Amino acid sequence: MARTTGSDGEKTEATIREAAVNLIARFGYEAMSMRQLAAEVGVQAAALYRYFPTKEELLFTLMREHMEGLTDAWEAARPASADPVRRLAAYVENHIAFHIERRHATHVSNMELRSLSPERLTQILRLRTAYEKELRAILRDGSDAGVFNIDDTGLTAMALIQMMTGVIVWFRPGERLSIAEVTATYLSMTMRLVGAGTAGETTHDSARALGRARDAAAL
Amino acid sequence: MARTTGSDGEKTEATIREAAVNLIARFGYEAMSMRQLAAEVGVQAAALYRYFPTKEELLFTLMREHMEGLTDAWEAARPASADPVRRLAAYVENHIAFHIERRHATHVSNMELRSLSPERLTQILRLRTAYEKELRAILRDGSDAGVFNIDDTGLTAMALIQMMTGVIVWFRPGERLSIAEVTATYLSMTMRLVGAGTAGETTHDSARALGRARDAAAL
DNA sequence: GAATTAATTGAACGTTCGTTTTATTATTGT
DNA sequence: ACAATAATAAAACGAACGTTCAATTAATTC
Repeated sequence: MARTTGSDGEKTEATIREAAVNLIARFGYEAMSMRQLAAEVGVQAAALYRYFPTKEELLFTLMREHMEGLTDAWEAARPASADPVRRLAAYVENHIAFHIERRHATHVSNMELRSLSPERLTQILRLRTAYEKELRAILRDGSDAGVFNIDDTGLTAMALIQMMTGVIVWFRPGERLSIAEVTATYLSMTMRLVGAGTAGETTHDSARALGRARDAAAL
Repeated sequence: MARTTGSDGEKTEATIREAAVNLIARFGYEAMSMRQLAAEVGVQAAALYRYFPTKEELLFTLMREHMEGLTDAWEAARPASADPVRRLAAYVENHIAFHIERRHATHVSNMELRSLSPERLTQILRLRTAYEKELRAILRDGSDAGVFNIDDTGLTAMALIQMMTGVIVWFRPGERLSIAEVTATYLSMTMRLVGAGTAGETTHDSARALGRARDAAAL
């Protein structure tokens, strides 16, 4: 046999991407074989090489598009307001929503960096650093303006990102908590962590968000 | 050749453990070959099998001993006091100190769980869950006693653990911050996160810790 | 409907993997 | 010194790996 009836390059490539993200997230990049991936797609291993020249290039493509997606999502969600509290809230909400919705891809992008060649690793880390820089800027602005109370901006940014991204480790959709509830609670924890609770407005905002979350969960 | 002059089983096993932790942390379990490990130890691959029956058993041993070490460290550090603030402070300090000192082993225990067989995975997760349960109990006690202000105990515990363990991702000994400074800052962030800042005692304690840290860093 | 292009198969290549077996040498106990 | 044992080397095993190549068929173009 050769070309199969109904075969379509675009569809096959999309299927490969999807299957690869799931398999790598579950078994790891090194543990996933090209034959295993091909079987999941419903194709012979050789067919994969029509779409991705090497296994590592496939991994890199998945990672790069995930990171670009994260940056794009933040640029779309970034508020026009200069208020650090509003900006931080938007950052947290966008970060958690994006990562929960793409748990598998996030797992891949975070855990398989060591399988990239040095040049490709640099590219991915550049994207990641640029994204984290946004958070540091928000924290610095808020700290300078006196609305945040932060010991160390860089350290706090790392702590917040680790805390938020950690959601994907334990969160399972449809279990005890809804996405909105998780987001509201993380927002509240974030605001307390950066010392933004004293003004009153923040507490008000996060309480409102929690209220909305509980309402949404009750539907 | 066969047995080499000066060869000693105990020393060889210790060398294997140490080299394995470093190699797995750097390249990943699947990517590290038994030949690569043997070369690092200065021995032939077959010699490894005198100490560990399979590659997976080696991984499991490293993980189990790391988790048992964490539990033991906490039992030694756990304060007699029933005060939730003191207990939480001890938990944070022990957790961060332990993880920073064993960055590579922590990396292995956190990232290579999927390479374990189901039974061995269950064993490791049991140890981990027992350790995390301690934190949840502290948060619950503090919440019940009214000294903490927490939305969701389970969620807060996961957030704190992710935040603290995340230190190993970016911390490099001898760089900008000392271990004591990092610990002090994380302690302060933790107390604010759980809403323990209002009483005054906590602020006082973390300020003292920060002072000690700054002093230590100045040496 | 013939020519061209797109998509895939099946088989094979050389390499590396975890592991086993057997032989050989150093050390220890008597 | 001599037996017993501990520690390693050297070579080999079959299996699986990523990847390539030639052949083959479906879809598209003219």
